[in-house]
Amino acid sequence: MAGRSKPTTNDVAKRANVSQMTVSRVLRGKGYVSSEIAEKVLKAAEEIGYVRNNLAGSFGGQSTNLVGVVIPSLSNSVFTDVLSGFDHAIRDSPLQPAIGVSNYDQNREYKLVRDMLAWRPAGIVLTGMEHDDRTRKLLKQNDVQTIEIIDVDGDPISKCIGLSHRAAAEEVATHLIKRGHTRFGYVGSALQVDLRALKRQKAFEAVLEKNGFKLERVVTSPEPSSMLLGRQQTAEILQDNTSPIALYYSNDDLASGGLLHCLAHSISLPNEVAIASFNGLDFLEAMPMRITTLKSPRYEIGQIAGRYMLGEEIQNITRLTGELIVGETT
Amino acid sequence: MAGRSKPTTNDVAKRANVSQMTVSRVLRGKGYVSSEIAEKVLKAAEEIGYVRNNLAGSFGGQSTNLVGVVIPSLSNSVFTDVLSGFDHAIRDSPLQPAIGVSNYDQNREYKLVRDMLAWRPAGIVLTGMEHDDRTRKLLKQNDVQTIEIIDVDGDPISKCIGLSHRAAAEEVATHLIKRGHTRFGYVGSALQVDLRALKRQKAFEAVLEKNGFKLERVVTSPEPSSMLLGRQQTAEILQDNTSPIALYYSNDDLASGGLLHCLAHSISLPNEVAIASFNGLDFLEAMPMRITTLKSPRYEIGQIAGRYMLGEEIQNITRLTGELIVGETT
DNA sequence: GTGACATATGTTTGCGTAAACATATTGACC
DNA sequence: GGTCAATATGTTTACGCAAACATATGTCAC
Repeated sequence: MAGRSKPTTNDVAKRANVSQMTVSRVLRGKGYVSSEIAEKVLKAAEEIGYVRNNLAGSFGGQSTNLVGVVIPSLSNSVFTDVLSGFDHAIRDSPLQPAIGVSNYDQNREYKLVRDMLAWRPAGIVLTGMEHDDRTRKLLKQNDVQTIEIIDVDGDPISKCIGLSHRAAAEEVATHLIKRGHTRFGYVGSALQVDLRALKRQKAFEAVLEKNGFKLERVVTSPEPSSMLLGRQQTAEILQDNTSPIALYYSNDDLASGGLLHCLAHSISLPNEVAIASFNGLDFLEAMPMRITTLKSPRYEIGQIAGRYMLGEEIQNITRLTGELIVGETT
Repeated sequence: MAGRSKPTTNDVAKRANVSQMTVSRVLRGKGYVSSEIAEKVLKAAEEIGYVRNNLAGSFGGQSTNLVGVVIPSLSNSVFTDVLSGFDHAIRDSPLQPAIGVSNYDQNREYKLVRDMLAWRPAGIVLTGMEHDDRTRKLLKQNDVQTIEIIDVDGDPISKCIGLSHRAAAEEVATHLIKRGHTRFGYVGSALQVDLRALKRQKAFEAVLEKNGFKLERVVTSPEPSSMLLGRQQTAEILQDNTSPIALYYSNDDLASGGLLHCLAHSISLPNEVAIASFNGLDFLEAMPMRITTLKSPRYEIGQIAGRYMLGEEIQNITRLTGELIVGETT
C-alpha cells in the first residue's frame, strides 16, 4: 500500500488485467469502455490509492491548469479581496491558483514570474503596472495569458483591469473643493513602495493646483499602514494647525486612525478637520463615524481577472470605476 | 521568436551547436562545462527566451516543489496572517505555495487536496483538525508531508501545529472569573462553520460551570463575522439586561463591534459590561479602548509549518500558547 | 448477408528533462 | 612515456500519460 513510488495507470492496469490505455480512459470517462471493465478499473484504482500524475499528463500539452498570481502582500486586505474575487470566479473550474508574494519588490516579482513560467501556467496575474523590464520581456516572449490588476494607469503588458487611481484621487479632490474646503493636507505611508498611492497623491495635488489651491501640509512615513500610524501622523499634521483643513489619506487604515485621533481630541468633523481616504474597506462601516472614501471594486477586479483566465474576452484595458462614498467626515 | 510551442533545451542546443545534455548542464550549473560553451549556451537560451519546463523535469522524480495550502477563507486575516508567516519561511527556498480556498466546506477541501496531490506536491497544509474521511485516507495513502495548522485539539493526520482553542477559552474564562465577574454571555457567528470557535464556546462554558456559573445569554448568527454584526448582536444580547455581565466574543471583529456599541450607548466598561475575545488582531491596537483578548500566534504557526515543509523536524503535535492581552474592557 | 457505423479494447509513440552511461581530451606526476 | 584522475562533451534511456492509430466485436439498415 505504502510502496516506494506512487501507483501509476500501469499499476492499476495490471491489477485490473486490462491495458494501461483502458485505465486512462476509465479514469477520464472518455472514450468507450464497458461498464464491467470500468467498475473493475475503478475498484483497482481505489484499492491501490491511485492519484493522477499531472506532471506526466500535462507536459504533452502546452500548458497546465495552474495560474500564477503575484501580489505584493497578504496582509493588505486590498489584495486578499481581489484574490477572493479571483478564487470565486475560478472555483468551479479546473484552474488552480499558485500564489506568490512579492513584498513590493520588482526583482522578487521577476523571480516569481520566472519560476511560475516553468510550470507552463494557463496564465499569470500581476499586481500593478510597474514591473521589471525582464518581467515584461519574459511575459511577452512566452505567450501566456497575462493580466495586470488593480491599476490601469500605464502601458499594459497585455490585458489589464482595475481603476484609474488618478481619476479616483481627482474625484475626491473635486468633492472636497465642492464642499468648500480651502486648505488641504495629505497623509501617506510606504509611498516608495505603494506606487498607486503615489499616483493618487500626485493627481490629488494636481487638481488642487488647477483650482488655485495647494497641498499645504504633507506627512508621510516609510512604515506600513495601520490605524495606529494614522493616529500618530494625524497628530503630527495637525500640530500648530489653527484654521480648518481637509486631509486626504492614502488609505482607510490611516484615515481611521485620523478619525480616532480627532474624536479623542474633540476635534469637530468636518468643520475643523475633514477626512477623506481611499479603498472603502468593510471595517469602515463599524467606525463611530462614516469616513468619506472612494470604494475600489476589488472583488470585481479579481472576478473579472478570473473570468479572463477562463477564456472570457475582455478589452485590453478594463477600467472600472470606484464609488465615492460620502460620509460624515467631509 | 513567438513560435508556436515554447523553446526546449533541444532548441537551445541546436542554436549553440552543442548537445541537449550540455545545455541542461549549463542551465543547472551542474557537471563539467567549459566557460566558452557555457557562455554560448546561456546566450542562445537568452536569445530564444528559453524557460525550463518543470513538468518534464520533475516527473522523473517523486515530487515537485509545490506545496498545497488549503485555507477556509481569504477574507479572514487569521488565515492570511498564517499564510504570511508561511510565505516568509519558504520565500528563499524553491518551494512554491499553491493555495486553495475551501470556504469552510470539507467536501471542497477534499476535492482541493485530491487535485493538489495530482501535482505531486512536496507537502500539503490543511487548516484545522476536522476533515472528510476521504481526505484523511488520501493523505495517509500518499506519503506526502502533511501538516494541520491552527488547531491542535484532535487526532492529527500526521503533524499539526497551533494552539489549543480549549485552553485559550479556558484562560479567558478563568481571567473573567478572577476579575470578579459573575454573569456571562457569549456572542458568536458562523459557528456551524467555524468549528474552532465552537470549541472555544464549549470550553468557556465548561469552566463557568465548574465554578458554579453559567452562560446566561447566548447570541449567535449564521452570518460571517464583522464589526457591524458585533454591534447588532451586542445590542441584542444586552436587551433588558440590568446587572453587570461579561461577554465573551468568538473573535475580535465581533468584540470590536460590541465595544463600539457600548461606547455609543455610554455603557461603562468594564463595570456594566465586560468584553473579551479571541485572536488579538492588529487593528485592535487602534480602537478607542483596549479590548481584552487572547492573541493567537498566527504568524508563528505559518512560519513553523513552512519550516517543516523545508525539512525541519517538529513534534507530531506542536502546541503553541496564545498570549492573554488584558485590556481595559475586563 | 454485406456494408456502414457505433462500441470496445489494445499497441505504439512522443512530450522535455536529467540520470546513467559512454567517450574524448587534458594535464599532473612518477 | 605511461598511468591515473580530473575535465569536458555526447548518447541513450526512463519517467506517466494520452493522442493517434490499430483491431476487434456487435448491430442495424437495406
